[in-house]
Amino acid sequence: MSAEAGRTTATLDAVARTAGVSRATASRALTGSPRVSDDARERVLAAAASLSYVPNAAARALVTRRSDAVAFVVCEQEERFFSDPFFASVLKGAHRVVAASRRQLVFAVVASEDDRARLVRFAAGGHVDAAIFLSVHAGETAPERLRERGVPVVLVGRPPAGVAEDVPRADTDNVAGARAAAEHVLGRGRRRLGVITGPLDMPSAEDRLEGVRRAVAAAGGVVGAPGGPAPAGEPSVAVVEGDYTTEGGRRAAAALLERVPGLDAVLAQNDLMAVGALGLLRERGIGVPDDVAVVGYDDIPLASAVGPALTTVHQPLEELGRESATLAVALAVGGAEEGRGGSVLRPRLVVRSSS
Amino acid sequence: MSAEAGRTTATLDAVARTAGVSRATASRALTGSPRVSDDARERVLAAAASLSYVPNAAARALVTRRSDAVAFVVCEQEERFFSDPFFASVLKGAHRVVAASRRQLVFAVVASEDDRARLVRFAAGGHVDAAIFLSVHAGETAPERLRERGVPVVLVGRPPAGVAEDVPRADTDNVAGARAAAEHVLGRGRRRLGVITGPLDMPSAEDRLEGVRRAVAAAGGVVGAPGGPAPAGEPSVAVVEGDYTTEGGRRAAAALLERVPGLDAVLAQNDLMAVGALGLLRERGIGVPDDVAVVGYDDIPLASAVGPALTTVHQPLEELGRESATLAVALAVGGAEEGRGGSVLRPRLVVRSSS
DNA sequence: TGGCACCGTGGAAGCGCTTCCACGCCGCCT
DNA sequence: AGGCGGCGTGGAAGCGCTTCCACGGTGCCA
Repeated sequence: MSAEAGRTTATLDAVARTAGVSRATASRALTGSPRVSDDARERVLAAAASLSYVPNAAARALVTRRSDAVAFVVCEQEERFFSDPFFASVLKGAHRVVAASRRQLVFAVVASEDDRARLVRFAAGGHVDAAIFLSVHAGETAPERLRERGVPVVLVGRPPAGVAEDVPRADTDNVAGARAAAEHVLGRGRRRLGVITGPLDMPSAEDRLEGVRRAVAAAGGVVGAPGGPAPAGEPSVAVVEGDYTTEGGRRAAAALLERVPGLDAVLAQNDLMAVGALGLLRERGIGVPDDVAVVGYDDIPLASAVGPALTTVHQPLEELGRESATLAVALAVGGAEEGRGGSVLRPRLVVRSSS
Repeated sequence: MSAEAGRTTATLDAVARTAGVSRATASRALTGSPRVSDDARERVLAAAASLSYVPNAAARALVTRRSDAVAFVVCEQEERFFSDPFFASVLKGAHRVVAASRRQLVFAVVASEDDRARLVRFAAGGHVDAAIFLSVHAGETAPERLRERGVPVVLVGRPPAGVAEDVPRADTDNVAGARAAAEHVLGRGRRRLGVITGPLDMPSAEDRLEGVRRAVAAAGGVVGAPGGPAPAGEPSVAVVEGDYTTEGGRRAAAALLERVPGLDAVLAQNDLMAVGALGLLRERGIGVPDDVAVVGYDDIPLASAVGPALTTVHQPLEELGRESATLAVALAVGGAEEGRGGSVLRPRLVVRSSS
């Protein structure tokens, strides 16, 4: 605003004049259109360089209706985003792909209604060409609000209640992963299982629980009958809802110990909670894996670093990020066309010493 | 593009027509100008709501020359960004402040020349109103390129060679922090110190090294004379350049052991390297702190979790983020006006069991 | 009661860019 | 040798918004 505002950035018009061509030709030369003579193109590029011309993004976006940016949205408290390496890994994969497509990755956290409104405004206002959503809880409205306004949306994970089923997504097979974990401990003779779930308004938590149920049912067991003495040899499962944090894992493990006499296996739905459980068990002098086996989920770096190294379900997190970003970029290019549904990656059990 | 493109998002014109006023009045009502009658304002807001109107960001930005977004730029390999909690903490603080100002935080990693070009284009093109730079190495050109084009820039940390001295910044007193660490080990009778620095093209590394030098000089010691037998009782310091990664810390620790007979203290310039050193010392059967004291820097969460809990220099990382974002927001509002220079926060030595 | 100030409003300009369209030129085919 | 197609180019429109400016209406003061 002040008088010094000066240093007016070069405009396309200035470039055109310097190069001795019309604005139309200059524009074509700069956007790489083939309908320009080599001569004109060269002069324009030279002029642009000499003026350190940077096109005005707003003006361009106004007419092209594209911004060449992709949003990466985490619907979670900042706290969780920054403490769970899960997000960093996915973000890393996504960033690679988005950068490779010469687009800018715009990162956003949606933790409050305020954040949500701001994000919708920002994204639907045309600042991004597509949005990738992570950690979507039931009832989250942002993805639908964006879709309504024509912004392509990609989910990491299965859509929860309140989000349309047909949203393109990148996912891993959570049922299979959790089932493998449960079968693993059952196979080692464990019979009194305790599951620490994630927030049950998240599909990942639901699905992982379902995986355990199937494994136990297949082994002739009972789910949700923690108290009563199950017939000898028949597996039983108790379920406690956690919140995907270390501290939540501690608390849940304490609850399980209290409720399940003879508890001999803890299946945590992510590694952070498993680490919390590990800590509590150590404090109580309970041996892992001698007394209780502990299995995590995700295979974050911490998993292989902790006390007894954690048996866990490895997820290809970076690939998940790459996959989702690839979808998002495709949608950004093609408008909200059919999004080929996305893909489902396979998790893999990694057995270490905690089980 | 396809036929279905339809669902044209509502424009200001549509809102104005629905409300029965002119576009000018509608605009004023929506931007909160006082020069609108209550009646008109209400009708416009109602119309906007009923049409789920979201202003076109590009059009608005084109005329206001503001985007209401702030960039957070980390000049570092993705790898480092995601593995060092340092960045997460600063980002967290910055995000808070930016969100509170009703702006969007745009996150970017600049690891290659390509990334740099893209960022400059993106930011100078008007997608952001200000940019916060972290981990700026000597010779980094992006901040200056943005400043030249009128985009306000804030640095976290002191500007390295190649970046103007007068860039507003948020910083901590690295000299004082490192000096405190060195005085601490000297005070406990350690005499043969080894310093593992960060990349020496970064001011933080330079300054921390300087802090150690001052402490040692004050104690009558010699710097950089590792080999020869120093006079008994006179402290000496050997310096090995690290890279702020755990693995780099391991390697540097090995180098120090080799070069410095009687090494009895390792001062690592960040916690990640200190953890690497800790690991190597353990492997070699060298006792910490009995044989060698180890001190880190940053006080990331890991520092208090590792083997012998790490003595380290606590930095107010979130505050650093908040501070830098506050500056950036102020600049975004005021144009590239004088940036009150920023502030220098005080680090604090935290003594744990590794020293 | 006439004039003035002020307030709310609408018309219109224009931000910087892309792209449609029309135009002139050259070279080729018939 | 005349006409036609195609290519490179420039003029001009217009993306959706904010804001300057001018204007009519009202209420107040003299």
